[in-house]
Parts: sequence; structure tokens; C-alpha cells
Amino acid sequence: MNALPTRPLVLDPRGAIEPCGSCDARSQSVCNAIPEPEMRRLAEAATTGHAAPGSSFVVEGEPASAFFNITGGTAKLYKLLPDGRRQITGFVGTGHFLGLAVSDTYAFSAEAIDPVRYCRFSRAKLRALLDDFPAMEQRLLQVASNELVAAQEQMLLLGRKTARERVATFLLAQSRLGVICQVPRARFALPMTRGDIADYVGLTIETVSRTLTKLRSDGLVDIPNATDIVIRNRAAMKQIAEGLT
Amino acid sequence: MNALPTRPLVLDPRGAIEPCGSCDARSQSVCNAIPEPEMRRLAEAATTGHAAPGSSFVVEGEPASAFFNITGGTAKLYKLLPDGRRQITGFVGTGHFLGLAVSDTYAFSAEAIDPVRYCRFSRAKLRALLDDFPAMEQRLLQVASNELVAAQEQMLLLGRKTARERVATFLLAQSRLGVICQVPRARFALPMTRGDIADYVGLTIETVSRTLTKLRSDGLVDIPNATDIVIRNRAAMKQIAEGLT
DNA sequence: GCGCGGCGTTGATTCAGATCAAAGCCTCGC
DNA sequence: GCGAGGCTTTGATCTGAATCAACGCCGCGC
Repeated sequence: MNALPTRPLVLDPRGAIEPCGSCDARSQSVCNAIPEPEMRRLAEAATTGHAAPGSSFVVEGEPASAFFNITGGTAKLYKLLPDGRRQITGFVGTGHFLGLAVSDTYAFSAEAIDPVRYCRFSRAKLRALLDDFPAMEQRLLQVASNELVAAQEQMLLLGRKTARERVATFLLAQSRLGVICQVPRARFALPMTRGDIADYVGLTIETVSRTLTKLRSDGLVDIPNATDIVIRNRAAMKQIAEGLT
Repeated sequence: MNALPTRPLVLDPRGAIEPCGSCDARSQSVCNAIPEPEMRRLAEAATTGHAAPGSSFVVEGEPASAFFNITGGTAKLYKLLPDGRRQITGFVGTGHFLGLAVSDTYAFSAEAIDPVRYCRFSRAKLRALLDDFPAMEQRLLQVASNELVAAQEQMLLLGRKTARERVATFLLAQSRLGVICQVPRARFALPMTRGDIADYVGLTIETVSRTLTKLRSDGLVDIPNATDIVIRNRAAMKQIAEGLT
């Protein structure tokens, strides 16, 4: 609840060569809420898993039996309407925690974009861990609070921004992904398809494509190929994202 | 984190006649995470306040110095774009908790719709309380998780639903407000204006008005006056809200 | 090497909802 | 009781993004 830098949350899997203690993300995760001697507990509570691109590892409406921590790759979270309309509510990468619903079924689906590795905690085991390590629950509350802020930002985008503003906002957010206490990258790759972007920002594929083309022809970005983006004029992009143009 | 019914969170103010112990909402709030003898601590940590209709008690971008619990009335939470476009991210009533940002400034504004009473905790005092009562932190995590689920639902509405679907969804949600483990009401009052509804569901005032008129002429709802709504055909409304028509 | 399927771009047209405009209708103060 | 101002409704028109349609690009399997 105190102001802390946003850091990915990674809980490390049992069976890792040097479980949890050597996790890539431990230093920047919820796990640093747990003292070294207790790491074994943590490692034993989790099992590892992976999901191939296009496969779902969480399905909306199914029993919410577990919580996941992404330890590698990127996944999309989404909700569907019965007729197939889809809203992607977020893209999650290494360190991201998911499945925090206070409900007996999942409120969303999660599908791997590229090969995803995760570590899985049953509800009961997570509950036990949290009871033993209140500092971890505290970190989870921070994480949830940050997500809530991001969700409100996304509501503003979906409810009130134009296509151009949405795409600019999305690109700027992507350029900051995974960068901690550091300058955002000018060049980065988009792991998701145009269809995924469209379903995230509430537009159609065609409108996303046209808008990207327009941003390029305006000299604001470069699109060397379909997956790479170069921000050429960040200041102008920020203006657009905030609706100032 | 375990499945529990969604319950309002109310922390009671110091100076109340019988502080906290007699709070209307205590039985259904975070406060029941705190044992009776400790209630004094809780009461002492808070100060009461109120906001007149139209006045703001939280302002986006200002230092996030405190957390609030609504103990009476209704408020709207919103974000603004520099040019004045507004997205209302939620309406909060008795029992609602707000200000949970892990940041040093508020990410949204809060404005009273009708006279609002609240109880206010400084960050430091709340932190101290949470450290002493882990069960309370646990409840907060449940609350935050529920809000996250609601936020995802709202993203689906804003990104992918039609005007008719949005208004139907909104009305059904309002009809369930404040009803716990009980049948939703057929008739209820909307405390907010058409403009507020529009900014919540991502439409204009005119479209909200026209859509309500259409729902009425279709025999799905009754609108005896501008603030009251009667759901005449809940099943059909549900179908519409889910996009099945 | 070639054909196929998925993804992305571009163009033409349509349409849902926004915008512009004008009344009706309450509520409240005087 | 009456007038003013704010909220709501309704109507006419406009437009940004959706839809419909076609084609280009590329990677992969055979």
C-alpha cells in the first residue's frame, strides 16, 4: 500500500534446478517478501507448467482452482460475449500474477501468445502461504491495487478516446513494458497480432491497421515489419495519447 | 481470496456515538475482521467527514494522503482527459472503500452525488492497522480482487457492447446494488444524472436517453420519472445485456 | 518450388452513435 | 404564482469507425 515501484510478481516452481532462490524475477517479485530459509515452503507449494502458443490455461467460467505466476512468455487475458465478441483485458508477461478472483469460477480466459511457462498454486496452498507470510499478502494487495489503476486507465481509453488516441496510448504502454526505473525503449516488438490489439483497444483489425499506417505516414512511428515498432516522436505520441491534438 | 459473498467494506469513524461497534455496515464489512476488544483502535484511527452533492473529496493527481470508507450516500469516481472528456469508472455507495492506489497521487477523482459521509484514514494509520490485523488486509485483497473482476466486466462493456447492451447491463447492475443474498429489485432509483450514466457506459447523454426511451417502448422497462426505473422483463433484459438479441 | 492458409493492408461503402439544435419539464427561489 | 436554469427528451444531420471486399505478403508443408 505504500508507494513502491511496480515490480513483477514471480513465484518460483518446485523442481527448478535451484528452486525459487535463483528465480530470474525473485529480486523484483513478491517472493522477496519471504525470508530465505522459508523458500523451500514456497517452492513446494507450486508446480510448474507451460502452454503452447494459442492454447488456453485458464478458461472463463471454469472452476477457479488455482493461481498462476507467469515465469516466461506472454499471454492474453480476455472475456467473450456469447456471440464471440472478445475483449482482451490485458497482456501479461514474466512476473505477472493471475487468478485472483474471489469467486469459484474464473472471470476471464488466459491464452498463450508465445510459449508460456508458469508456476501454479492451488487455492488451498496459496491460502496457507499467505497466512504464514502476511508480507506476501501485502505485496499481492499492492499488485492488485496497481492493476486496478491500470484498469481505470483502460476504461478511460475504451470509453472516451478516439482510434488514434487508443493506438498511440497502446504503443507508448508497450514501449514501457518490462522497463523498470529506466528509459522506455524507442524500438520494441509486439508479440500479439493486429486482431489482439484491436480486441484490446476496442477497435477492429482494419481500423488498427489504418491508424498505424497513418501514424507512420505522419512520421510519428516507424514500422519496419508487422511486429516491430519504432517510436520516432515520443513527445508527439504522448500528446496524442492524452487527447491534446 | 476464498469465495465469500461480496460485502461492502465499512470502517467506522471515531466520534460516532457508539464508534464502529454499532456501525450499520459492520456486520457486513471488513471490520468484522477485527475482534471486538480492538475496535477502539479502529475508531481512533479514523476521522469522519462529509461531502456535499457536487463536491469532490478526492482529486486525481493530488497527493494520495488518505483512504476513505463511504458510510453514507453515493459518489462517482472518474478520470478526465485534458480537454474535459470524462470516464466514470464506478459509482460507490455505503460500505465502499477507496483510495487503494500504490502511488503517491490519486489516480482518479471522487465527487459526491448526494450527501456523502465517509471515514478517513491516513496512509500511515491504515498501514499500522493492517500490520496489526492481517485479517483486515486479507479482506482488502478480496475487495480489490472483486473490483478487478468488475473492472474487466466494464472493459467488455466499453470495448465491445452496443448502446442497447450497455444500457441494459447498467440497469441490471443498478437493480442488484445493495442487495445481498437476495432477489434484485424490480423498481429502484438512479441517484445519478443521464450525463453520469453516459460517462459511465461510454455514450452521450442523447444516446442514453434515446436508448432508455426505446427500452420503454419495447416494454422492457418502465420509467415513471427521470430517476426511477422498473424492470418489467428481467429475462429479456439479461438477454440484451449479454448480446443475445 | 509451389500452393495454401493466415495475417496484414488498402479501398469502397454503410451505419451506429455523435453532434447540432430545439423544445419540454421540473424544481426552486423569490 | 411565476420565471430561470438545469436536466431530459426528441429531431435532423453528420461522421468516425465498422463492415464488406479484394489483394499482397510471407512462412510452411509437401
